[in-house]
Amino acid sequence: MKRKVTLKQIAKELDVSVSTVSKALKNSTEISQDTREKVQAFAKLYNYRPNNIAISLKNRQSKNIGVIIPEIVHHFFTQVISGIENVANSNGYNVIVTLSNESFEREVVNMETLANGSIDGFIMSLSKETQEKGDYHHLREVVNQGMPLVMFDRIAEEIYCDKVIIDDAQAAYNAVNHLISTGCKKIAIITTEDHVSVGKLRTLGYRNALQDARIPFNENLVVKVDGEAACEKAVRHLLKYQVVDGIFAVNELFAIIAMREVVRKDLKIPEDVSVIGFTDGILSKYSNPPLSTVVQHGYEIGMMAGQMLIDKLEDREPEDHYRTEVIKTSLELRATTK
Amino acid sequence: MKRKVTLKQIAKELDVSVSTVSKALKNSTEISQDTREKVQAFAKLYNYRPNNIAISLKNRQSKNIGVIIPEIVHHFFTQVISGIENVANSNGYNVIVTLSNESFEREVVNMETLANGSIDGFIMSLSKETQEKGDYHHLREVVNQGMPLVMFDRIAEEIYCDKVIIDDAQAAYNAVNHLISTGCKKIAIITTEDHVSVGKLRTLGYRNALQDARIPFNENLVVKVDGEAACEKAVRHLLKYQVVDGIFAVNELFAIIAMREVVRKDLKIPEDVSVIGFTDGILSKYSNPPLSTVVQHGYEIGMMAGQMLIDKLEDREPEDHYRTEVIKTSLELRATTK
DNA sequence: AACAGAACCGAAAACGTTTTCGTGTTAAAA
DNA sequence: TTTTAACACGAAAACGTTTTCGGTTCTGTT
Repeated sequence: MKRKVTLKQIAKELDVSVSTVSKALKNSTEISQDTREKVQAFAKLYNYRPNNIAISLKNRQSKNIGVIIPEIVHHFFTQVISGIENVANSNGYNVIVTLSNESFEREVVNMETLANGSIDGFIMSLSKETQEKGDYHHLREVVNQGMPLVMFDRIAEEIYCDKVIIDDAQAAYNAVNHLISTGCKKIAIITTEDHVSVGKLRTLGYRNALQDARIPFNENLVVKVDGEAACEKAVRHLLKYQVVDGIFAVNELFAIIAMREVVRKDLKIPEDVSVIGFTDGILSKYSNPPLSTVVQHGYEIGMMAGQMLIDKLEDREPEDHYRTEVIKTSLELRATTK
Repeated sequence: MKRKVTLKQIAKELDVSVSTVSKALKNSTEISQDTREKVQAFAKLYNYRPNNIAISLKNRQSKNIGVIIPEIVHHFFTQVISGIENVANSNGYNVIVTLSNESFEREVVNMETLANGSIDGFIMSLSKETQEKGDYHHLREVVNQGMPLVMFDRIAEEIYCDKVIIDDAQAAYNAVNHLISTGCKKIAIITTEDHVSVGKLRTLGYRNALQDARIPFNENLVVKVDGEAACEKAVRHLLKYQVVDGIFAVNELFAIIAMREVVRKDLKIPEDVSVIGFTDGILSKYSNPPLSTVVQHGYEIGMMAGQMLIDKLEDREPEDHYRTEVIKTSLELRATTK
């Protein structure tokens, strides 16, 4: 197990100074052609690679981007990561991913351990718990230290930083509107509790669409749940006591579960009930029938977030000026709508 | 944007030396109670956090683990990452994830950029392209440098390092055997091209199961495909010209696609055709009907890989001794089998 | 009063780079 | 032959830590 060769060792072997070696490897004209070749040949032979850590310390930058997400086992987040990875790598940055597992505590710890030199900037989406608590001191601390931060999807309005979001309300509006335009009159929404920012916004879009179509809002058609089991139960209850001809779900899992209950009641999709989900994941694509859905373009969100962060890091953007980019969603109509 | 406060600055402010500050913060008895309190109070006030990079340089270790996977948008890999994250974090390590995107080139580049101080050890699964080429020089280089490497799932036999795999052949054997025991006689397998190591092994298990049950092997029931479109086409062709009462697919996507074709031919699942997939992903769980599948326990694989690496890093394992751990698979029987 | 030992603190080296500045040598110009 | 400038290289500082070693000062013991 031979340790990695360093400048010092090369210098010693070739009987020159460390500075000379460093310069020679960078092809500095300060060094004679002769020595340059000698050094480079030697370096190549011994497979010299500069130590990133040392360079980081010297340059006071790590060329790393820290990403904190609530859960990785989510198609949307993995898409975002892919997008970030893409622009990061093509700009010479690495990506460090850590998970908060929807826990405030872990989110704080992860931020703190990363924020001490390991990374140059953050990209993150808040954990559920953080959104419930509304405690953003760790974010404030980071931005106060002058570390660029880009938030996406689950953001905190009151933090001054760059943000990438989707037009949640508008997207929901469009989805529900499509249901209406295909003849649905009794449209239910399956959403999360209000503390999740995106759930709230999507519910708003739902109401607006109804209102604009002069369809009376019916409290009984709004089901708020926070998990798979709860969702199943609630939908079953809904279908038992209400007549429904359209369902809009704020994520794809809720949509799939709802579909299951619908067919269980021997209702036909989309003839009797239309369904639209949110987030174009793998489930939507391969469900039976394939689910019509609002697609969030996670990859684009990731690219945008990555680009915004890098722009800040490379001083292409003034550091005291923050943007909020809205990535357009689209409707992918498949077989669960008429 | 106030820069982070350093030991030097604290020392200057309090008119003591850097060494004193360092020791005081570590509660060294070498320093008087008085000074300790003073320093610690000051540090707390100014929110001092040691610079990780500097510590890394000093200690010649980064407390980072590098993970390279082919694709993140895969339930199996995300599970593995979660497992790695878990043991890594509870041992004080961070995880740096990079993607090869199934490309040899990117795999090599990622390894090289990480291997220079940024991380203390690798956990990886080979890209398709790397397996096709059979070029493992980058792996050799890394292990020659004395950097611990743990491979999982898609491994290279000939590299000496720790490995975590599943009993691919055995798992396939069990799955096919279950089909046989429930009365299936004409069992097809949908698999990948042979260069993907796991595909090959699973095909082997399929053959063995048939053989042990004295069911003649039929070349026409083996379909090798390498993508979604190809899969769909091949299965359609299969169902058109062959009588099939059981399907074993080497991943869940192939299974789902096969199911789609089966119902399209108005065959009932599982009455007419039983189906078993591989990898217990989200698709299997929520498909209609829910797919019986071989579950790979990705989370456990990740934990095991992480633990093995950390054991090496903390010198709990001799560095010249390599293990290959086999994680048991299990059959999750849902609604696509009798 | 002299000395041992404890208590407290600082200087300096080290980790592996990059970069500025200075210095000695050589070749060209006067 | 002397002056100048180009050329080639090295010393040293810096990034922010940790740790060893040594040096004061003070306390307590003979």
